Amino acid sequence: MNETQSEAAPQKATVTQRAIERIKAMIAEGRLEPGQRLPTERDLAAQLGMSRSSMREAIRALTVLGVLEARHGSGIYVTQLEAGDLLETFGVVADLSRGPRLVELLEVRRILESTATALAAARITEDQLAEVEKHLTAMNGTDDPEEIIAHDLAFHREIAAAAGNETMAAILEGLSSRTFRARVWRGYQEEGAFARTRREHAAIHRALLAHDPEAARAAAAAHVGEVEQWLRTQLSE
Amino acid sequence: MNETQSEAAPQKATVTQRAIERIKAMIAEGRLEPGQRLPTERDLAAQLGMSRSSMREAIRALTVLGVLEARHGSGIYVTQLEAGDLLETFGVVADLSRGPRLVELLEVRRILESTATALAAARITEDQLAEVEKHLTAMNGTDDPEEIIAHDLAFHREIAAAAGNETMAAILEGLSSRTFRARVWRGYQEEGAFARTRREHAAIHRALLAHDPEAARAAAAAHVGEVEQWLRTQLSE
DNA sequence: TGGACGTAGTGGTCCGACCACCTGGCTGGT
DNA sequence: ACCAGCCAGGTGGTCGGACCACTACGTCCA
Repeated sequence: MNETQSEAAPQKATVTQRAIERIKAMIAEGRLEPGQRLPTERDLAAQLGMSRSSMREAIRALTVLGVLEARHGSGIYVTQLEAGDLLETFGVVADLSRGPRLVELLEVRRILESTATALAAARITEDQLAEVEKHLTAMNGTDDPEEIIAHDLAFHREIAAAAGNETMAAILEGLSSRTFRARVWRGYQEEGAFARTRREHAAIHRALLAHDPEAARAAAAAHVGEVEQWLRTQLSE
Repeated sequence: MNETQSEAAPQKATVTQRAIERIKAMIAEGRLEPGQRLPTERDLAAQLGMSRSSMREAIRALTVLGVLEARHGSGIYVTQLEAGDLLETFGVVADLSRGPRLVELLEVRRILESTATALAAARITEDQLAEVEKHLTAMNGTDDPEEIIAHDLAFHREIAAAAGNETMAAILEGLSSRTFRARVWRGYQEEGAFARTRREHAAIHRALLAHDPEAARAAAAAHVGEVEQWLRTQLSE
């Protein structure tokens, strides 16, 4: 339709790449709202003058990025574009990182997690606090490593949610993806670090209960910092 | 080849999704090293028992995620899997976010940027400091908004690099993507905020020069916080 | 010896067909 | 008049094949 004001470099090498940019632009400009349904693959391909195959690759890419959602038999829709949708790919980074980068990721997590926990201490409600405690006791009441990790994840997730910044919570979620944590914890727990983890979690909970942001920040930073230091020494061997 | 130990839930709905998981797994398990070349699309499709079309969609998705790199006429290669490669998609989040989420993103940036600047104050070398100063003076010596934004970006990028955490630098890079910053600054600068920005940048530079982490942290937090507050009031209207 | 050429092989694009699934309307009964 | 069930059209998902654009590398000629 409006091919008038084409950008400086519209020829993004491949046809598919161009399609990705075009669709992204439509969303950025507000021509496509969250939740809205797109034309069919066949129509979209025709509109941009390309084959359905190339258009499908573009759609698939945007689907993986969490921008679009394809429902078999129904159509293609724009996601709600919430932090969780778009930052899901963040988990891929954690899963594929190793060595020194794992330490860097933990460093980022330490910074964000300590701040999030501090914010949570100031803002957390009674209901949210109860939820946190639920996972805390559940974590201490089992020996199954899988279950412990699951409750540990939920423990920190509830805290991040209570901080009131969905974007931050989504990033932390990615930095704590299941496979990422499982890899690190395998060795960490072998050194009898479980008792220490319990103490650290208790300290965090205490700070939340007292609505003490500074104590919460310190406790969370120490908690993540412990794992970080352990991993650092592991790598230097 | 080894179809023996198939995972618990290998049927990820679509064939393409399965291919994505398989390739990701190969990399995570170390069967594919960074920089290594993959089999051809045709061979890969045959190995996983699917059509080339479906395999291409999987490859395209991983390409967009920064995990793979396709070179026309040559082959498909695993990227170096560095922070910059994988976190490039982070910019998409910033570009497609608006309203309250923009404030959340700035909040995350404030937290990370202040810490990064503090780290930089402690670690920055003479050469890096000279580079920072170069962009600082260049920024103050022009009236072209485009150029100002470019040097502002470079200013913060150099600082993030001096902090010594590539992952953090890559995230901050995404949080400061060109389009993101351009959108916010358009209105911000109209209110004569340029003089204030200059002062804040000077304060950051002074802290770096003095190798004073705490001063650097405060200056950076205030700098980002100003924009954050401005955006917050904009939204409440 | 070295550069130009050519060729085999790779990713990029397109097409057409068919399958799997969802949706909404129609049909038939109550 | 109502509702349950069926059914057909439309949609995304998959497939196979063909051709193009480009690269890499070996070959041949000057």
